[in-house]
Amino acid sequence: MSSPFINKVQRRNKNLDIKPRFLAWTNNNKNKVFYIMKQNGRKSNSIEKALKLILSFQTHQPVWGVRELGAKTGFSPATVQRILQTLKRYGFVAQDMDTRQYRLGNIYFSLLHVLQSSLPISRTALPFMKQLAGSTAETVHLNIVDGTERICIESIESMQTLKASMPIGSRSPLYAGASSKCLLAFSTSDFIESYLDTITLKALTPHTITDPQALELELKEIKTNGYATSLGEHNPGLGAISAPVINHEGIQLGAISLAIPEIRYREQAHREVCLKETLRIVNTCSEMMGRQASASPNGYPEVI
Amino acid sequence: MSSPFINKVQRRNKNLDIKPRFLAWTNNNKNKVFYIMKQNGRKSNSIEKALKLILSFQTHQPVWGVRELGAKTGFSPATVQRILQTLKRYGFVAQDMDTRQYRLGNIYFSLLHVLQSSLPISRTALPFMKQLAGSTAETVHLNIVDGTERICIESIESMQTLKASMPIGSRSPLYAGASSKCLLAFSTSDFIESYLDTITLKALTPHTITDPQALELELKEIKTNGYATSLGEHNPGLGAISAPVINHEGIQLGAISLAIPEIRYREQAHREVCLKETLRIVNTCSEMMGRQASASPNGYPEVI
DNA sequence: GAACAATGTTTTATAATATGAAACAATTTT
DNA sequence: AAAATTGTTTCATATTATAAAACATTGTTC
Repeated sequence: MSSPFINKVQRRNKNLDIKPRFLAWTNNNKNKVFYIMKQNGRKSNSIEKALKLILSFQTHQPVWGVRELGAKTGFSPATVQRILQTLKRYGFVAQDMDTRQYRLGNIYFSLLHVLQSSLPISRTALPFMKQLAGSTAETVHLNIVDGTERICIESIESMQTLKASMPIGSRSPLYAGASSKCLLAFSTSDFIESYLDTITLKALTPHTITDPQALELELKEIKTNGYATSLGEHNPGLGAISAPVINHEGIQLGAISLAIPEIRYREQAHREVCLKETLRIVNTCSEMMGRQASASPNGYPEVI
Repeated sequence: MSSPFINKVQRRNKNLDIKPRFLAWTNNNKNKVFYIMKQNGRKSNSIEKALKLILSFQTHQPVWGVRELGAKTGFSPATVQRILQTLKRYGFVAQDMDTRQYRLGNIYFSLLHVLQSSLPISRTALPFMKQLAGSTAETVHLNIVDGTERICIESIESMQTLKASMPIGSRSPLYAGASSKCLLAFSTSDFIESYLDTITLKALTPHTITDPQALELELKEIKTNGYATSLGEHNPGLGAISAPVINHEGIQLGAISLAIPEIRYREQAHREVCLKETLRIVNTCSEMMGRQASASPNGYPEVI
């Protein structure tokens, strides 16, 4: 059996950023390990604990030790250990054989596959997105609303050397960027209203719209035009064009977008081609989703 | 509030395929709803129940009702209901507002993003895979070993009309197909031995290798050649070329593969170009992983 | 239109299980 | 050589998960 220990270099890379509050879980009493007391009122049941542990794995720290994770979440090492072993048994986390530390398990590759099959728009839109990628040579991505955020659920990256990256799972608030604004503009008026009431517009870049009235005006324009554009509202140097996929009931299912580096976005001819092609693809896709709903009751399109 | 009911058409689409065993969970006694008694010996704790519920959502049935899922898993509707509500609160499942039924939540898009960041090979290989996609115009995919299966963790689909599809999350046993055989051939000899001892070779297509000795011989050839090929071993009509990415310690990190429709795979000139390009890319990628391991201690490559 | 049957959901007494402190074994650091 | 840190296991106890029944709502049947 291998060692449960990690070396000095690895340990140095860990900056917990945890303020000492209560001494806990060390065998000696010379205050070195601390944990943060749970602050949100509700006590977690065991399933919630397991889910919180899963959600602790993030891009900036994808690997955790047991005690370290206990310190972060406020659960005892014994509890963290037991839950992680259960999660490991089902593939939700994996354990490094050498360091004995944990990372997310490979099950999420499979679950993504299932998830995409339960979102009909993903299947329907993909072939059209490929057409769009072919005719514009830019990064094409598909977005949906998730709570108060945009989330990218499909992405075809441009083959060019200078290209925009838009990985699956990337998120942004609904007020910044063409895709976000497009999703918001074509939501129900109830949703827009409650969104604008609750949200505060933080500037993510110098070009983010921060004036609520300017945003409201822009949303109306987007709805009139049938598409949204942006330049550097969410990512500096990144331009975008986005248009909605609408089903037969007039409900927005998602937005297909192009992410274009500023240098090419500023070429008017290229921008016009991109816009024209995007609108053509989105209209075809909307027609597919419209037809499908009446023709096939189980939610999948009948391919002709 | 919307209705907890689903319509006739939707209900007709459900074929539970459950054999009656014990009558349960219906308010009248006219035996219509049944459930399967848990058969595997170990009793589940609540977290295991939650994970089993998550894993019940599959491609062939991505949407479930509470009682239906209770019948499938052997848990009472009250339990299923409570767990699903917890999972919903954290985004692990989502509930359709109209039908009140459940599907997987959008959290998995984000978790995939995190997972890919904890597998350095994914980041390193992607740009090289794009080069390969450009020079061969075929579908390129990246695979790793997960338990006793191959799993696809990155995929760049060909732009051609006739192309092979290989979605992220798709799996196959380690004895069928070029990618699988390549992963197996370059595993440790201990792993190969125990794998060959435990597994039975089922024919997935007429071309699947079912003779253990033939497989063993093929694995040795693959290790000698440095690459694997296959035609229709896992999917009829699908050819493939696969080669391993190896780090500085000689450990295999994954396999980069081309999936090629049979009609193009049979063209010798094209096949040779594909093979040559694959080997070139894989070698560059292995060099990257080798350099990275000694240069950067935190597991990410230093980009030049 | 009336009776019936199916659905998601809530309640509640009870049985089952999750919990944290302490100890353990292995290893690195001092 | 001693101290400190790690993942892991044990165990009495207190918390929590459980299933049956009931509820509210809607689809189906005759």
